[in-house]
Amino acid sequence: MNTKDRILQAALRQFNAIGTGQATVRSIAAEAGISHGNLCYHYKNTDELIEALYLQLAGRVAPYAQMAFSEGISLEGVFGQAWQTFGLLYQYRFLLIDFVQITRRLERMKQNFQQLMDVRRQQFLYGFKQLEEQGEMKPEPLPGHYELLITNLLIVGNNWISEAEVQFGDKGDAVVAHYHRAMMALFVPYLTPKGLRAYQALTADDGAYGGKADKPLR
Amino acid sequence: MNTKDRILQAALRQFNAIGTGQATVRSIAAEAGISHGNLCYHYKNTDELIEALYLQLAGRVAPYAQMAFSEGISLEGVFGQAWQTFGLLYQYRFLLIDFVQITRRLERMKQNFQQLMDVRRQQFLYGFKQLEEQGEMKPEPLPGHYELLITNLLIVGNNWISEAEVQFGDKGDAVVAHYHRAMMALFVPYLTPKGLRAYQALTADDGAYGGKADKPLR
DNA sequence: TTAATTTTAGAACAAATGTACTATATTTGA
DNA sequence: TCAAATATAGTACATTTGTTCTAAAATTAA
Repeated sequence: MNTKDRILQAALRQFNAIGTGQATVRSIAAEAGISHGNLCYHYKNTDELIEALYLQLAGRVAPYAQMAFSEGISLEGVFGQAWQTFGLLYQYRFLLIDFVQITRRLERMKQNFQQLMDVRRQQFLYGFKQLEEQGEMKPEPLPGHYELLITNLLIVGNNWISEAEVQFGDKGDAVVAHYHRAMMALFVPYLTPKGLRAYQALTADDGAYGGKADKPLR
Repeated sequence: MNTKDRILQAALRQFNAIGTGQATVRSIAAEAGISHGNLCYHYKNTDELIEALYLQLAGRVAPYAQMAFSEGISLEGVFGQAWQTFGLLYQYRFLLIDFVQITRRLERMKQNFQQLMDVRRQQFLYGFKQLEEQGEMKPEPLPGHYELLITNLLIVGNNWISEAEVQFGDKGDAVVAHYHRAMMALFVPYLTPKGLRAYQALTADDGAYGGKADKPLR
């Protein structure tokens, strides 16, 4: 593997373990097994590493984000897309945990993210419409209600990892399953009987996303 | 005002403005108009300042937390308690924004917070039962569903400020109203017709928590 | 009043860190 | 093959920061 990749890998491990504020060019270079002079030759400073990893993650999430709310999406599709995305986000969890601090310095990342959230909002709205047409989701109970629901979905989607870090520490897959299950539950009261049957099948003990989520985490 | 209080005030302002990672004993002392030697005489380091402010916040939130889910609570009571708490959290927003980084160093705070979340969870469950008895809330649609809902409520309650910081920056009251409105909407699909009427009265343009939330924030 | 205590400012120092620079070593391409 | 380029290790330096120490100033209490 080439040096740039080894650096990124070491940076990712260390950012996740101790946060972007504690990791330095020297500590990351040590983890990668190279000199810090060499690291700075490839990446001027830690901010460049953060940005590179952000772009890496964005590139890996994009396919799922596209797929998620394409035409004819079903509740099962939403589950699957969220599951894949949750897994990826967890691999790059330092980005979500340190996001505010990072975007205070990297204005470009902040604006990129704001645009991304606007797109997500549209995708959610469109996805809801699709699910309604599939007969899995009901129309919104009050005017403008789905806008508010989406606000909550975005908060949960962006911050479950911070919550997990404080509540459970570094428990890997079990944590991902736990919060995926929780977020998906936000759909329940808006589902039609048909949608609810799909939900119950997916979350059943022998379903694709059931059972394993409920082991005690602490 | 005595020196200790002036220090805490300066620290709070600076933590909120630039984060706990950027503020130093020297910068805070400068903001308070004293020497850093003097600051260290009162508080050994920034961690002691963080802990002092955390305790200050905990003391100010406690009354609302108690009141929130006492016997015979109504939806209106829930709205009011959340409103008060949201306002207080916003004043100490650095704590929520930097919480993961902080608790990595201050194990005691982390454990205190974990216990607090356990209590909150019980309070929510009890509160739901109260609202059901008042005839404002329906029983859970699926077994264990309210546990999952509470997980989401806690994530939103603890992280709306981080989301606000990235999305809107420092917009004060308007931001608080915006996210309060969003979080309260999570109750909607579980409300009885009676509960829904209460909700609509509270969020009406001329209601206690209506209107003002919907000015554009960006 | 005056001695003890508390508070304050500032200096001093070591450790850490970002940044730049230098000198080899390695790889590439003609 | 061999010159040009790229990559690497290590050094050097200025800054920042936490921490400790000293001495002066202010306050307190007898």
